[in-house]
Amino acid sequence: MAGMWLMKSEPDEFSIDALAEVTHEPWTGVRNYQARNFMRDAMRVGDPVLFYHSNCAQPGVAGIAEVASAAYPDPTQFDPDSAYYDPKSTRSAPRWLLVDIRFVRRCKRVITLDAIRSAAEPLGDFALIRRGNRLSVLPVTAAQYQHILSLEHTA
DNA sequence: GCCAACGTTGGC
DNA sequence: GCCAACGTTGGC
Repeated sequence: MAGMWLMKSEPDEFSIDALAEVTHEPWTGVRNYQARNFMRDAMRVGDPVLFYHSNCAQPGVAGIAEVASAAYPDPTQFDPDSAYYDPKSTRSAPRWLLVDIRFVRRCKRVITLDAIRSAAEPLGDFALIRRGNRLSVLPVTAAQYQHILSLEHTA
């Protein structure tokens, strides 16, 4: 059951350029059950990922990545020094899972939330542009994926 | 198991 | 920095 995904990252924390440098990154720090479930239950190695910059001057899709591992426990949940430490999680029953993400390419320019919203009609119901959506990992249909990428080549 | 309080997200 | 949305927590 392969899928397509959009994953948000704050570029101040971890940008598409940072991903390009390391090429491979464990997606630590997700602490939302819905987002975790997508990673745990539905992601498959090779699934394409729209890499979205959030909470920044120009929010939007900044590049393409892909799922690079099966789900496994997020090590930061066990680290008392980590901001993502979860004292209620145990190694025998880890609460938080993650996948690795691999860099594919940058967008020629950021496909802004504005542009995506303007193109909303053909996208149908899309969680990213629903008011108040805060989910950091969300599924994208093939049509939405294609359409967003097509915006890369338009003004 | 209800629900108010609280914390976080994220666009603006 | 504001604030709406909404998930989580914890008292009952």
